[in-house]
Amino acid sequence: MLQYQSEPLDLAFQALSDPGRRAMVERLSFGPASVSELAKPLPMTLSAVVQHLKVLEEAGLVKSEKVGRVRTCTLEIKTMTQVERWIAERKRFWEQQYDQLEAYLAQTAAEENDR
Amino acid sequence: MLQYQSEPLDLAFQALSDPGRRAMVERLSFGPASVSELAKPLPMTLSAVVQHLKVLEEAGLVKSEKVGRVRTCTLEIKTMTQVERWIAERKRFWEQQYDQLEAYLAQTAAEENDR
DNA sequence: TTGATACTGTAGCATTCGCTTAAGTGTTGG
DNA sequence: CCAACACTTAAGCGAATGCTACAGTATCAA
Repeated sequence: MLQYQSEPLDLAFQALSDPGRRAMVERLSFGPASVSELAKPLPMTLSAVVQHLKVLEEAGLVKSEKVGRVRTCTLEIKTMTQVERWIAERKRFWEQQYDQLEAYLAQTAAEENDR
Repeated sequence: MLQYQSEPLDLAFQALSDPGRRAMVERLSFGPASVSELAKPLPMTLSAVVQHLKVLEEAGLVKSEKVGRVRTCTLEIKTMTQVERWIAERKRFWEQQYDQLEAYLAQTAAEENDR
């Protein structure tokens, strides 16, 4: 199916849904790394890692630059933060519900005492 | 390829990568809803919505219970929190890097002043 | 210059995804 | 009872995904 416009969050969540790609992000959260450094712990060919890297770059989660024959990758904090913010925003509302539940329980308890 | 065990985060991120499913989660963050209530704003058949719901349930993001002919869905806060926590954990490390950069710049500026 | 290194790019393939259509099942209001 | 309602289930299809294998290209070290 043809995708008209993939919103940033679609791409970011999709990119983070693969354990290999999350492993790469975890590694990059400690600092920049080369492609083969990212590939070393992963049970797949270098080719596959490069393809995962492309997914991460297109999602805006990683940037990379080639110097000589080495491509150095770094985490794009801005996009990671946007993902975090989407969840935090939902949290704001479900916590509000929780507060209402708490208030209701407190109210019920108070009425219980009145009798 | 056969997947041996899909870790919870795989399923959660994968489930959240679809804009329709995120819309459903957004709706549920305000409180419980029936299947057709979730379907109403979405440009797809009820059948498709039910399939999306199944993905969300298998990811542990939503729970639902059927009473009479109505299935009522609620958000599973625990799983949402786990996703948030994974990002927060990465953040802990990239922010550490940022602190180091700040310290370095402060150091450089100090040396600049010394000359 | 030559061999190793560090990728890069493409073709192919099995699987999964997101959707629709179509044909159900179980509830409920009148 | 029976029609409307709220799903439920399965088949099928085109597109996307995650790999591997294989054949490059560019850089560096000796």
